[in-house]
Formats: sequence, structure tokens, C-alpha cells
Amino acid sequence: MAHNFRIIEDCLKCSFREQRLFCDLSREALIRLQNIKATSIYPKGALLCLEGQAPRGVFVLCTGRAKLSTTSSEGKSIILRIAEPGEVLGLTAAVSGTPYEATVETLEPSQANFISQGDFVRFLQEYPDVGLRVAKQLTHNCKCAYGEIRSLGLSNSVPEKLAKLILQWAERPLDFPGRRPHETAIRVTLTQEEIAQFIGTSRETVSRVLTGFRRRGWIRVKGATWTILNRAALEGLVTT
Amino acid sequence: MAHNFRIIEDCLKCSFREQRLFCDLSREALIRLQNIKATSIYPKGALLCLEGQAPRGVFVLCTGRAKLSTTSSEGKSIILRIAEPGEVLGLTAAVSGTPYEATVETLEPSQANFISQGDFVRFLQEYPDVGLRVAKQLTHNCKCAYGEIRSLGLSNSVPEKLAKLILQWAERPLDFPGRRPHETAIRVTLTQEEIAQFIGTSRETVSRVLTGFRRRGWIRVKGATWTILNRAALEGLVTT
DNA sequence: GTAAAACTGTGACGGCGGTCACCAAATCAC
DNA sequence: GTGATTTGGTGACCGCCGTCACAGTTTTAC
Repeated sequence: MAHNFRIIEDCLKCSFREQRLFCDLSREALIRLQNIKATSIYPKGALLCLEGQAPRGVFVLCTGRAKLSTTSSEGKSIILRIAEPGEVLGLTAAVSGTPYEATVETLEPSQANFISQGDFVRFLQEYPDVGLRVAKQLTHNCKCAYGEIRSLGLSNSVPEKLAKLILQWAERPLDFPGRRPHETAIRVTLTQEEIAQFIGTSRETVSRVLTGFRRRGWIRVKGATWTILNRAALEGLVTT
Repeated sequence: MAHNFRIIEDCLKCSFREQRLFCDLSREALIRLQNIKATSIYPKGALLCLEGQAPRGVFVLCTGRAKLSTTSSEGKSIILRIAEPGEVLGLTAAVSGTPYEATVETLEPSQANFISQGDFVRFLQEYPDVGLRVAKQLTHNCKCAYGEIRSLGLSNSVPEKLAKLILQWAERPLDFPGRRPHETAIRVTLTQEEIAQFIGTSRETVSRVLTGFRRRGWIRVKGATWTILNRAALEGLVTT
């Protein structure tokens, strides 16, 4: 697949900076960041860090998305959240000096800036606005986690959880020439196995529930593009 | 019930300060804190803040423990975690300016220091060590939440989850004159209903599973005091 | 291109645990 | 104390969904 993948070399010139959770720092902090960061490009499926490892530092995700997951000793695993560009990963571990909480795997070809543990802690202490950004990222992590707990603990059924997930994705819909204005299209890059891990169920059940949604004409699935045809019906399943 | 409940008036003289997550601040910060805090005493069952409310400020829990929970529109609710003395509550809301994520209810008669939103934000910006403590508290929240996600999403059965919870509580056992050294006693102040909400199941199932543990001689229950008689058996149920 | 691997769809089966119902026990209120 | 309320124990029922099995489809690798 031919990607128009462009490396962001200079954080000061990064055009996305202001929309991002972590990167919108003061000029001084950015200049410093420029010196302590190490930029890398990762293919799809690369592992940035592993649950349980001693923290080596943090990663600022510049482009691409990544999956944060945790695994039981039996090999069963669950997705904690999907990280978007502009997020700092490995923060909990870096702040508290404890092992990484999650395994981070890129879902797409990605660029990330690595900052070593020592540099990051100094960076945090020197620039007050970094502390604020760190707090924002940590609150974001908490909110995602609480959402996941609500999904796992308060939902009554798998159809409800799946509907909730689809509706959440639908908050940022695709737009393309020729789309019907009353339909919402989304791009789903997770496999059904991964969706199952996200909502805490089995792959087979995801497949079955999805088939149910399609049969009833609530959604249309064409490859990775899903189109929501009857949003009200999906919303009707959701109680929370 | 006669409590030997003593109010902590002066944070500078608080003897617990150093062991606590938030309170171990610099002398200057503590003096400032002294001026912006408003100390209150709450009975058991008091609600400090409600999920969905606009944030008014944060609470520093001085004595007593509190239950953080979130509720679905159907009235089903789940416990996110139990907060211990020294924690700051309402932090996520205060940092991001969004509604409280959880309802906070005291489990015991408690003392808490309230700091208004505005004062807290200024406090945070003025004293660098406050930022660090805030980060520690937020990472603690994240870790608890991830633990809860693992419990809800990766456990196979209710017996496993309950065993895990009991073993977690057993990390801080009771000690009293005459206890047998190979037995671990814990004090359980949650009702079975609350335990059910903690591990995402129904009250009846908790009762049944607990009965099973007792019948097999793994634990002994006498009022709020539970004694673990066969730790290995409980550990055998846990896979994660 | 072709083969291998990964992903998806679906049937059959059975058990865990949710729900309802009801009573016993403990605790609270006064 | 005595009654009211909350909490705990247990039986019966049954449906959701996890698991196993296998076939069909799509993507990857070369």
C-alpha cells in the first residue's frame, strides 16, 4: 500500500501541534524537547513497550494509532484503549517508576518520539507547562479507563456493548464525495478478534452480533468501511 | 459507637503526612494549603460529590475511607475503587474542568479538606511539588482502574474474582492479641451488595460463592472479620 | 501469479450466573 | 426494650454467550 507518510522532523514546525493532547507546549519547552527526543518510524504491528517491563522512557505518538492492551497469564488479553497521535505513552510507568502497565502495539505505520526516563523526568521538572500536559494526559487515561469499566461492568449484553462502541466511533465519521448525508460511515481497522478484546467477549460472538445488526439493516459492512443505516436502533440498545 | 475520632486541624502537624499519597508537600505549600482548605467532618454514608456534577473543587481525605462509584441510567452501579486517607478526590474533574467522573460516598465517619476549584488550580500552578503529587495521584487512579479492568475483563469466573479481591485485602491484614500466626484476618466493611458491585456480579452470587468458600473451610466469616484459613486454595483459583 | 496465513461466518452444546422469590438474621432507630 | 429496615442465604429457572469445530473468505508473502 502506498502511504503518503511524511516524517515530522521538527516539533516547532509541526502543523498538528495545537490540536494535540501533549504537544502544545511553550516555545522553550519545544526547543528542549527537540534535543532530548529520538524519532523513530515503526511498521504496523510494532511493539513499543511490553507490559511488565521496567520503564525505559516515554513515547510521544506523532502519526499513526496504537493499541494498549494487557494480558492474563493464560494468554487472554483485553484492549485498554486506542491511542491517537499526540498522546504520550508509558506515562504511568515513567511517573511512578513502576513497570509498564500495558503493551503498546502500533495499528498502522507510525512515527513516535522516544524520550528516555531521565531526560523526561528532568524535562517535567524544568518546564511547568509540561506538568500540566502530563496531568491532562493522565486524566485522559483515567477517563478512558473509567469508560472501559462502565462498558465491562454496567452493560447487560454484548449487543449493547458493541452498539456503544460503534456509536463512539461514529462520533468521528468519515467524509467522502458521494456519501449520503443521513448515513454515517466509519473506518474500522480492528479485526473482530480485537473488537472482542475491546468489549470483553469472544470473537465468535462479535461475528454473530454483527451479522444480526446487518440482517436487521442497521449497518452495512464493506471491508473496513462500516455504514450506520439506523442509528436510532443502535442507540435503543444502549442503556447507560 | 464510640469512635476515638480526632480532627486533624493543622496539616503541618499531621503525623501521617509522610506516608500519604498527596499530603507530603513542601513546607511552603503546606502553609498555603492551610489557608485555602476548608475542613469538614462527614458521617458514614455522606456524599462528597456526585457523578455528572460540575466540579466545585477537590477533597483531600484526611481520615476515613470512601467509595468511588459510577451508575448506569438503569440504576445499576459499579465501584471504581476505595479511596484511602491521604488521597485527593475529584482530581480528574478539577484538572480537566469536566463533570465529576464518580460519586464519592464515605464508608466511615471521615474528615476531608475541601479546596475550591480556583484555589486548587492556583495552588497547582504556584508550587511545583503539588504538580508532582497530582501526577502521583492520577497514576494511582489509573493503576486502580487498570486493575479493575483486568478483574472485569480477564477473569473467568466470579469465584476467581472474589478470591482475587480477598487476597488483595489480605495484603494488609489485621493483627490482634491471640491471633494464630498462620491465619490471616481481615476486616470487611463492605456489604455483599457492595462487593458484588466491586467485582461486577450480583449480590446473590457473592453470597453463594462465599458460602462455598466457607463450606470448603477456606475462610471463616464472623461479622465483619473474615479469616483466611487456606490461602493456597484461594490462590489456586486466580489465574491472572 | 500461488500458497499460506489470517480473518470471518455459523451450527451445536452446555454451563455459569442473572433474576425472581422468599425467609432468616442482623442492625438501626427511638 | 420493640418494630422497621437493611443485609444475608438459598432454591428454581433459564437464557446469554463461551467454547469447539469446521468451512468459507480475504489478505499477506514471495
